[in-house]
Amino acid sequence: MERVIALVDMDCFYVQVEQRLQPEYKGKPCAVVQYKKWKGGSIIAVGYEARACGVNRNMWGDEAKKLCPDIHFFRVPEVRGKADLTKFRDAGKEVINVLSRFSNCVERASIDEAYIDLTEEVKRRMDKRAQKELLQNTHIVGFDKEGRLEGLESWLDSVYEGDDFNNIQDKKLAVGALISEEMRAAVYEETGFRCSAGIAHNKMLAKLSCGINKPNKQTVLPYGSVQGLFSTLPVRKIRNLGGKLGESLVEELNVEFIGDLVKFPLTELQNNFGDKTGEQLMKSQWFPHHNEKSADIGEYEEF
DNA sequence: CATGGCCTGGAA
DNA sequence: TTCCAGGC
Ligand SMILES: Nc1ccn([C@H]2C[C@H](O)[C@@H](COP(=O)(O)OP(=O)(O)OP(=O)(O)O)O2)c(=O)n1
Ligand SMILES: [Mg+2]
Ligand SMILES: [Mg+2]
Repeated sequence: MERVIALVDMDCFYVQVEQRLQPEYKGKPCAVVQYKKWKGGSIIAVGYEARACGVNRNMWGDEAKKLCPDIHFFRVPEVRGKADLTKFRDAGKEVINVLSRFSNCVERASIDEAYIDLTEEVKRRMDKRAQKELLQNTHIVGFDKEGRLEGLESWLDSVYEGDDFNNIQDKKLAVGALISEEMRAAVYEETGFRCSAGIAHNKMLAKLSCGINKPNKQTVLPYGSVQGLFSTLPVRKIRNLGGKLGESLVEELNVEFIGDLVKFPLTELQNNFGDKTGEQLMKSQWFPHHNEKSADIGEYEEF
């Protein structure tokens, strides 16, 4: 009996926080910088209009200005020479407060994202079919080749066709997506911030799918689409494999994609990367920190 | 100085 | 407890 987990991540969060304070900059290319003296300051967040010009984090303010002459920089306030992030933290709490109404199991994962265990709420709402009209911002991994709506329709139709185990799990995701649309609408209504979400059966997959359609969209990752996705997904895209460990996996095992890991027996993974790490790799249990207040600790088989 | 500041989890 | 890896 699979859980339904949503990961909500705010879009260009610090930029949105500043734009809410100064709405005249909404819709314009913006970035947030700290310390203006050296090369125009370092950029820590970039709005989507500025990303379209090629501006990214890890760029100096002066470089960004070359790519995007109209860009507006919001400056992080400094207190005794240090950047003061208080207003962003407070804004993050506002979002958590809204999300907390939708589940008693919400896990703050960073300043701008949280995992929400929707399993219980989904159970209560399984009697109603998820309608595509209520999933206007939802994409389904593996079903969007001919367009978002076409894919959504054909997925919903096939999911509600039968009642075997996989159909039932997918129905849970569909209902989870419905709740997630409501959650994201509530966040926007009550805070003015836009966000994206991923809906899947565990935290790692929810986090992964959230990033597939950004900004202001949400993405469902059914189990049936995981193999296809993993078969071309670079190892470093999985949370916690973005650094040296991921690099060493690629080199020592001569693999490129996360799906290639299924070929290796547990003992080989453990010999190369240690007992604990090998086991985590095997189970793909690369969940971020899970704390006590979260029931979101669990295994899932395969992969 | 030249991303920086800050957070969490696991190993040492 | 401190240090390092990984991440926002
Ligand atoms: N190296 C980093 C990464 C992020 N942040 C801050 C600024 C971001 O606004 C916020 C959230 O980080 P995200 O990775 O979620 O990025 P954004 O929210 O800015 O953009 P996206 O729309 O891609 O989520 O954390 C930071 O200070 N330093
Ligand atoms: Mg974000
Ligand atoms: Mg984030």
